[in-house]
Amino acid sequence: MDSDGGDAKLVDVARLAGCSPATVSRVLNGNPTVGRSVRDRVRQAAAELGYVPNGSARALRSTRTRLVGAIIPTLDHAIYATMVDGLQGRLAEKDVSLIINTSVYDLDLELDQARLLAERGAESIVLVGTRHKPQTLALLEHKRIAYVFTYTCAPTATGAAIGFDNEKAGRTAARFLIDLGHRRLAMIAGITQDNDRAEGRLAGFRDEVARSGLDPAAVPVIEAAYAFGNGRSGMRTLMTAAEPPTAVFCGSDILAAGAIKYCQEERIAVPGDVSILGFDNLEIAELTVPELSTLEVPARDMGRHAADYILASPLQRRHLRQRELPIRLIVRGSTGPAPKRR
Amino acid sequence: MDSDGGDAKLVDVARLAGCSPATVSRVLNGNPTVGRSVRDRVRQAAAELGYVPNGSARALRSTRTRLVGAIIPTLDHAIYATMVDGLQGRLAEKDVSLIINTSVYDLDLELDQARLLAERGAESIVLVGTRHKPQTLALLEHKRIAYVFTYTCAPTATGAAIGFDNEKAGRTAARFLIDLGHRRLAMIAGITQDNDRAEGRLAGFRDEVARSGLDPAAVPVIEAAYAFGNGRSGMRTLMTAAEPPTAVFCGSDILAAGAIKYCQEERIAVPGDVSILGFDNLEIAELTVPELSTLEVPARDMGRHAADYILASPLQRRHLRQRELPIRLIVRGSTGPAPKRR
DNA sequence: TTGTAGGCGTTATCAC
DNA sequence: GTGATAACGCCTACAA
Repeated sequence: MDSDGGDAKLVDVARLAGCSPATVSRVLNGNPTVGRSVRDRVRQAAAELGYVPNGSARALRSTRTRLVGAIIPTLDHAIYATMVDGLQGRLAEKDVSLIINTSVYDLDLELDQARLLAERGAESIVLVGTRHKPQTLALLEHKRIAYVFTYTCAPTATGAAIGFDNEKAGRTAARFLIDLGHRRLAMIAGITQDNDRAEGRLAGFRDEVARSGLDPAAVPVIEAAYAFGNGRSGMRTLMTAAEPPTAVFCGSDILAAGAIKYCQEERIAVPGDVSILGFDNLEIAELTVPELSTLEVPARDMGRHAADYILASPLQRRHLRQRELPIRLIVRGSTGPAPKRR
Repeated sequence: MDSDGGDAKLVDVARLAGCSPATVSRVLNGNPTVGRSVRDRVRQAAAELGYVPNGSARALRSTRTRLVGAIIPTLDHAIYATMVDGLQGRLAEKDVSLIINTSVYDLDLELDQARLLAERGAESIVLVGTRHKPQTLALLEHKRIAYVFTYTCAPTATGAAIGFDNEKAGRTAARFLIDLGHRRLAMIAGITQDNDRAEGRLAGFRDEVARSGLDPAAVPVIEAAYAFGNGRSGMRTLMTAAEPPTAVFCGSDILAAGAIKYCQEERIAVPGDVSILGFDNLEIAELTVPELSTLEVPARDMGRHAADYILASPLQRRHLRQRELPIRLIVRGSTGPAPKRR
């Protein structure tokens, strides 16, 4: 708190407390073998000098950085932002800092970022999905950095996975719509290239369609980046076709909201003429008119569980390596029985 | 790339390349005084060993960490997530890493986080708003860590500020509604305690009301955390009062969306019976029915400009220290002329 | 153009 | 219980 120099170091604290640097270090690290009176003097001295430990030096010497990295596609999508919020919150409780990087769905960029995180000494890294450059994972293995996949539940030999089964989710969506009597289905999916989550949902959806005796090839699929406007234009494409669908599954609530918007503008009744099913259960799902039926993704929980895995001891980790969180179907107003054939 | 040991160090690279550690260091740091052939050999050797520099050692020796911190209230609100996305994106271009912390609007927690960031060696810190514990700023000054306020444009003696004028925004909102003929105004504001942004908007709103000859004390104000449900319940409180307002300014689009939802449920016409004005211009502003009139906050730009400030040289910084970004009024369907008095 | 040597601030391993 | 002392991996004068 003084206005002296810039930064006091361990030695300065030692000098002021009248003891050796080693002892100061011990006090600061909670080593219980230090006498009460010395400990108090050290604490006092540290406070007086406004001493702040030098993390770099500490990390260099102890090889523990208490630093974790996360590489996510973007923070501009609530589903990732919320996951990170949960992750960071849990890590912060243990004084572990989180460096975050956005890859914009670019796997090459992701590799660069992983390298930088390795350089910074990240002890664990949180990744999204299973699809990554082999070199990225090789790097992490090589540097013995623990990694966790989220939004998926298929771990690799050395990595962990905390999330849900995207294929199963896709199947659940199809099943739900088919059970409502729909036969002309369609999907507005995310971009599936380099994105195993979007791909999984689509695959599961098609799979269940086929299992029901329908022709998956006859299911129109539009791929588009997760943006409101894309949901709207995607829906236009679908609904202006010769045989418009009676039910549309969207790979994200954002797309679904755009789809609903289009219907509203065109006075297409939802769910009277067409049912719309979303994915994520974002806050916006309650904002649309009608409210959006959707599949709930446990974003925050994924972040928290990922943090738990990271904070766990190597032994505990074995049990936490794979975790499939439930996805819930939430039925609101945007889905209903298939309209009677005209 | 080899399966050897764990991590090669500078010396190992030097040995393999047949030169001294100093030369390797020079190559890695882009020092041009190294001969082409040696440089190539070093690069080759580094790649072969899968060498990754140790950031801690580097930071310790050079006192440059290339680390920046950000402390924001939460990532669960798009307005902050987007700002951080912009900030991170710009910093990453220069290989600067961002550690993020969420304070949940708690200034004590913020101080702890600032301390941890100082320990980690953050060279700059991005904060939200002007209201902070004196100790927080004292710490940053003491450790000579540059800091930037966002969402405000009033810098301190040594800090920078990049954002907009919340009071002016509040005045703009009031002016707009009054000009539409409204006389019975109300506001659903964010929690103003420890939040200068929410407070500023409210103060500006009241100020303009008074300036127009209306009684600011007669303007009902409800404070609530930024959540959809709070907008709804706040609106209920306002509209079930003896003299319901004909125009409501909400401190965030989230609150406004909830307010619109309430009206829709109660068949209160928007803007026929009551106009609703939001704040932020989130994506959801286009989702409500009717679409939301709102004040646009340049979230992403704030992040980017903050990054520019941080990346600038001390000289350039002088010119970037204060930056007031424009807030735009976006008129959509949720606002209209005041209804005729019955 | 390249090599040598010392130290950045801390912690771990010894002694006492 | 506490104090010397030697690294941790890298950068940077300075020397050659």
